[in-house]
Amino acid sequence: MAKPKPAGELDAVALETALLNTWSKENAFQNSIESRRGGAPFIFLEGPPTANGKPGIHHVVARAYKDLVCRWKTMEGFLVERKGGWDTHGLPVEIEVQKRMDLMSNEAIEEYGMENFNQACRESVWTYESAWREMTERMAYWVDLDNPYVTLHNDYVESCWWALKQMFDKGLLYRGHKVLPYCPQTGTSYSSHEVALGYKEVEEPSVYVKFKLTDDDSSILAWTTTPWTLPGNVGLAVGPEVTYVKVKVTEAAANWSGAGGAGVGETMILAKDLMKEVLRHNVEIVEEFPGSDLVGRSYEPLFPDAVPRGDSKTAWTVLSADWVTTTDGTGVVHTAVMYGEDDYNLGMEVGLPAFHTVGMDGAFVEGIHKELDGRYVKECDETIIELLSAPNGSNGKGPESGLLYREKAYLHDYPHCWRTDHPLLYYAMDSWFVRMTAVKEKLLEFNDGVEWAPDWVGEGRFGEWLRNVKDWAISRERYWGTPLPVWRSEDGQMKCIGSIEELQAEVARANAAGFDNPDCPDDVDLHRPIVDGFTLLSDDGKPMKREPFVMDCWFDSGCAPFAQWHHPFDGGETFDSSFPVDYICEGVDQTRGWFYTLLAVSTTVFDSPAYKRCLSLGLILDAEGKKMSKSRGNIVDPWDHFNREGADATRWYMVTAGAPWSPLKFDPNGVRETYAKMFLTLWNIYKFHADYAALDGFDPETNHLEVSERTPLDRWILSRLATVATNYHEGFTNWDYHKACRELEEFVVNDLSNWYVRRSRRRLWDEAENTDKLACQNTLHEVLTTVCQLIAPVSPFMVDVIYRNLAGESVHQASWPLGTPGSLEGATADSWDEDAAKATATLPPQDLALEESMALVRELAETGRRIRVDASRRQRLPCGDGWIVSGPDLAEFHGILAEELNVENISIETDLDRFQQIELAPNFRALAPRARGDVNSIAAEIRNAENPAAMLEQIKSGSLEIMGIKIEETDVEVKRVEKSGFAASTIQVGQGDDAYHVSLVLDMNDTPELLSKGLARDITRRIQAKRKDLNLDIEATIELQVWMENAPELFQADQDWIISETRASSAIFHTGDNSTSATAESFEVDGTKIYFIVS
RNA sequence: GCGCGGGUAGCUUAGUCGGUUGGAGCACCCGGCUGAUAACCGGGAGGUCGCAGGUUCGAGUCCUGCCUCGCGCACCA
Repeated sequence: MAKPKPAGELDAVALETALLNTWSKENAFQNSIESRRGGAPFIFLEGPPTANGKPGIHHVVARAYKDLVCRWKTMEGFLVERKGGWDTHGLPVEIEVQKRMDLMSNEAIEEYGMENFNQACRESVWTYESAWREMTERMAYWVDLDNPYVTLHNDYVESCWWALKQMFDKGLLYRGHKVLPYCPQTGTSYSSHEVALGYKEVEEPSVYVKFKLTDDDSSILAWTTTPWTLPGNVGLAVGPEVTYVKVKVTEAAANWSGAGGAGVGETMILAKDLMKEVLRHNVEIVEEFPGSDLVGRSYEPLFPDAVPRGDSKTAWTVLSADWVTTTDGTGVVHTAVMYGEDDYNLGMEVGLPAFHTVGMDGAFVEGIHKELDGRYVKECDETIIELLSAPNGSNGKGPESGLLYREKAYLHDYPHCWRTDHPLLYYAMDSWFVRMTAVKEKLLEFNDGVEWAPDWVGEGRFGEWLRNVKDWAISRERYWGTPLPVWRSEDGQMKCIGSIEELQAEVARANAAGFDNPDCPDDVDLHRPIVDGFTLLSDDGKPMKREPFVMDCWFDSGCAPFAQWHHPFDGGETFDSSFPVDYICEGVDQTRGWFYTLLAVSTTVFDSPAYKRCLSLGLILDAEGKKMSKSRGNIVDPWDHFNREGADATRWYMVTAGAPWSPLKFDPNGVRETYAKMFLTLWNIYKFHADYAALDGFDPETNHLEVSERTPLDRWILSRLATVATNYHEGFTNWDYHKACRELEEFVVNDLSNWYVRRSRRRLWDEAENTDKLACQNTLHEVLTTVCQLIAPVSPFMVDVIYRNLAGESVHQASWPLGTPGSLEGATADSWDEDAAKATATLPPQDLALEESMALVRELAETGRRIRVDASRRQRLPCGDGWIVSGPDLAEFHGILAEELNVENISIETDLDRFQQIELAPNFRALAPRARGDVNSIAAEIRNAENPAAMLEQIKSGSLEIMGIKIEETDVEVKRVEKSGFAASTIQVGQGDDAYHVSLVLDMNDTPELLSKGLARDITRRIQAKRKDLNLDIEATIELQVWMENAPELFQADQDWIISETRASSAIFHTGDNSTSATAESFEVDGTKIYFIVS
């Protein structure tokens, strides 16, 4: 404990930056951890950001919630270590570098040199590191950035390799050939969570194509939205159960627009259900049959030279597939094996030829058609439509009207590259997969054990994702990333390398067999192209080359729980005691990202969940409700607020603006409001206390006064503190930080500042030592220090300054006022002895009855002011009498009320009928079940009773019936309201059955004494304002002259009072005017004119 | 299209089990109060509680449909 020093004026930004220096000098962050060294661990895992983009306000939000929980748990006595981390691999980095160096294709990169390119990536990763570090430090996110994990570090990569080998050994890692969304520009395929980032709505031409049967004049109609896949067509799929029809065109279509068409007499086959949707001609149905009847029929290829038949017996025939539906298209699915997942699977099943008509560059390969060869497929739509439309169509074997039946613009969402915005092509390619489908049940089971906030993200969104889990395509045909540690021989022998040591051994073995490998030292760089340079030896002596892929960078971050410790090569104990982690927190956009990959990796590698609690944060929107994004340019710079209102206000605003998981409309004005309301108020409360405490040499230890010896006002604010703190803690426990903080803010502003401090000001003015002043100072000390402790996890700056001055240590070393479960013997992050934890709490005693009484007192004070407004009686003119009618005993607060109401004498009136009458109100809840439809009529009769008192008597005697319903006492509420003609007001306290009514009545009659007092108060008030204008010291004395014109008598006692209140060393009170004096100031009140001179 | 979460005063938001009179804060207007801070107090104005139906004596609250915003999924042919 310390004797407080005066507070000084507030400059939040200066306060915060100065405190940052202090923290840094004191090593405050490390100390806050070290001092809990013996506590139960609470494991936090930092989701690694990429430092190749500038941090925005949305990053501040995420970091605020991470920090909040870590600081809170620390104060609860847990050991909360926080290792920083950086995500440094992957496409975002490569794209950045490619743009900067103008290397927009893989060829360009390889020409430039992979080694140089990767070096550029390695450097680019740190472009904004200092910006991140400065933001992190400035906002006081306490995380260890000096020893972070970095995904490009060899140790980290080695752990990733190890993890992959575990998967490989369990048979969960496999090489496959699958149709994947592929970006020709970046030359890479994407996993489902990356694809999800890039859906865009686009309008594209879709076409209905006639596939001419070889053994019949008819054509089968099929539909596609990707004309570029038509040259690759090798089959048509129909639903075996679906009903198809053969139709004959009976007359030419009117108002035909666009390409294509059909001649009269032409016959076409399609699903019966879709005739109306598809056909634009009048037709007659020639035949009707199930899809199974069509299976096996062969048709003419559209582009005869595009795909070689090979030895396929099923190419260009009708195939059966039960996934074919009639929701759109024609009920016939055009099948191009290499460019659709279903197509590919079907093709493999029935033996269709699997040939690419499109190259990896997104252009048609040579030999498709002379007008298409070498052209980018997305630019060929028109050409293909023209080719098909020509008489006899592109293959010269179609009907005279051509192969195109119709074209139709089609609006749909189509996946685009999340980095380059190019449309993705579904493309069959070699890829590596993690067999997530094999562990689906485990994923679901582990997810069930996670405490999600909000719960619906876990059960709903994430659960949904897991229930539809697909094998994870983890390989990328890229350069900058964790290389896939698999070596493969030409005949398919494979080895997965799980460590540098293993790599060295394999290299040595290969060299012993005569291979000429470069050196593989202990610190070999585990990146491309170094690792590509090693050729290993298969078990049967064949050379093995590394599979030329890098890993999906999400795999890297998914390895964070163990790779951050270089597990299993180092840090074994650290890992064992920190897995699974207790808490992670990121934006909801990480649901399919990090939240998933963490679980995916931990499930496949450790057969364990990765985290126990996950806070999923809502998106940050701008003030308009638009998502903040680089491309929109609406990102709020956190420094705008750090430099204006400070980090405290910014953080508090973010937490109180809404639930953590709801989208936050970031309103810069809201930050300003938070500053003005919460922090300025808090500072002024503190300043009030600290200034007087310093003046008086107050020492909370030696000047301690028991709570029981303090005034009801003191005991009230202490009880309120205990109540609010308890709710606050409960809010924290339930992830309801917003509710907790809103209530605390309400407490600080309303209870503490606007009532307790306002009511207590005069108590500290007394220069002599007295019990009342001590009571107030002790109370302020306790309330302020506790409030600081409660706020500290959310907004750590100002409260630390306050706490240091009042308590002599950092608030970040303080204990949580609701107890320190983490410090208990045998406690864990998940469980502790509740009773023992409660015993460590340091809250003052609660007195709910007192809180209730004070609430009523405050309400009566407000009621009194309302009465005065209604009666046009100014506040400074006292009333002689005030009566409180009915209600609980408030005797101990009559003094406060008299002052607040400016009433000479408050008394209790027990004769209710003197000022009040009753009114009856129907109680619908009781009445409705019996009265049913008549309830409103009955209610009206009760409400409009001419003599409610008489009606109440009738009800009590059981003799009242309305519309055949007997009215019981419980059917009505008795309200007491003031009789008209009195300056009075009635308020209802409480709700429902416990509600009661209290009235306040003020006597509006004037007496000479009251008028004199009122006059004295008005004069004093003006003089005080003048003193303030003149900037006089509080202690300074004045010389005073007053002239009163048309005034009531000012009694001697009131003159004396003016003199003492205004610290006048001399005072002369004249009667009459002084309008001629230039120096006199004047004012008028209730017809009295006053002139005065202060000198 | 499917799923989740929203839509309440000009703005930000609270609203429990359905109960008859929907609360706050900011901004605005009037008044009061102040050795009390970017303050405080009273009053005023401002609401078709997204729209339309339904259930009910009674709906911001429950049900159905629709509109709209955000997010996610899946879009395949």
